[in-house]
Amino acid sequence: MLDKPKRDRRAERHEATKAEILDAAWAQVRAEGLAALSLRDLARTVGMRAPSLYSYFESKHAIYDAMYAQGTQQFVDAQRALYPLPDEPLDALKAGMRFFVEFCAADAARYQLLFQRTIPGFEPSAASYRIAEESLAEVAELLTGFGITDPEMLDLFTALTTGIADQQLSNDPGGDRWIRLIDDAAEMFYEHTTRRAERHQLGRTTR
Amino acid sequence: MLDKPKRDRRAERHEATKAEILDAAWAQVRAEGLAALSLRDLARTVGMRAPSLYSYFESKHAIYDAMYAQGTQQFVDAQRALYPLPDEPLDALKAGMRFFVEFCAADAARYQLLFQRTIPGFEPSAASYRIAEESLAEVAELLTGFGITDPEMLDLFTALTTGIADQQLSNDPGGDRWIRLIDDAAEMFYEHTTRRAERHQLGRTTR
DNA sequence: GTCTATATTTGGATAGAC
DNA sequence: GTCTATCCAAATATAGAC
Repeated sequence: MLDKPKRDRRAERHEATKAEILDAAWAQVRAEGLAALSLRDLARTVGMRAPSLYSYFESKHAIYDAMYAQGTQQFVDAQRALYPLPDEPLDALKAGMRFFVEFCAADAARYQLLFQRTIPGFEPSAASYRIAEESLAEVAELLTGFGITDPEMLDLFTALTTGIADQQLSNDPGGDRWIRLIDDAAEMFYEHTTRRAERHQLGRTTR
Repeated sequence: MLDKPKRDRRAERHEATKAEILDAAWAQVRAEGLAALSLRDLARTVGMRAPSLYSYFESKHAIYDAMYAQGTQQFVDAQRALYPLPDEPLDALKAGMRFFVEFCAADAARYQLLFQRTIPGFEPSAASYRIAEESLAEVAELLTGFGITDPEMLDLFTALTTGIADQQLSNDPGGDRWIRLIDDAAEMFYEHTTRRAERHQLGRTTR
């Protein structure tokens, strides 16, 4: 029988190289645009020729998919760092919005890959997509915890939040022109939903 | 002296062919994605070979630029059709939001070209860009007419509106899941800004 | 104005030697 | 695992005949 070592040094090295390739890929899309990822250039950056990349990823889409998985993982991790949330619902809402907008604003290429899907023909693998879905479901739970249960209000909230992120990225990249509006936007939304809920409550009791 | 005809039939035909090419280009980007415009395919569609396109447009970017100009013109025209606006500010606000969201939702490729700029290396020509800027300035005037003069409120309004358009296009293309929220969103924004203005008014008089 | 022919570049991907 | 060599396809663009 062969002695099986506890660590597979070859596998470790393989994973390390994959990570290195992905790092270089992120750098390239940040510099040249998400759609401008080129296997030739990518290989050169990490000191290889293009065909060697195929020892690590079976296709260009597989690289995008791995990047997508990394991005969603970063989202999940950053989201976890949000807790514990402030007790005050409004403060928690502000924190949630701020988290999302700043996460988006921090990396335009990542935002495009995760939330905009402008790569022709790219669909994240089912496994990657599921993680992203679960993570967004957590946002819904967050709102539910504040008594915001109306699905339309959830849609309104996502529209408001992505709108701020989108305008920040499109019209003031690197700045804070829309980030500064987050607290005000959260107050606007919160007041609206609570008023709405009261109205509905009232409508029910008077009937 | 040569007799100069009043109409230049050759020029007319040239413009007609240009228009035909642009129509085919729109069809192609709607079907395949904005970035997937191919001169070969485009030429085939209009019954030419690729090099013949260069008699009408000096480059691929020139085609994108002409499309950009058409898109902004469509925006301006549609905007003009909005008038006269309802007297009631809230109703006018709703009409303005609805106009913008529906204009965006009507054509994802156009939205991407005009407002998202995902074509690597493409910048609209100065002339085209100026038209777009003027048109958006009109939106600002619209709000100013309602007493919404705070530039931050204008930014909040654009964020809310583009957010609705973006979510509609990203998550329910062809549907109306976010379009249905427009009136509610306008009310939310309107109440927020009027309350805010009152507060500021109050703060000034009590000082 | 349109064509053929071609230049040139670039892209992703594969075969097979080492 | 990495390389060279190559394939294949597609892209934009130009030259020059007709």
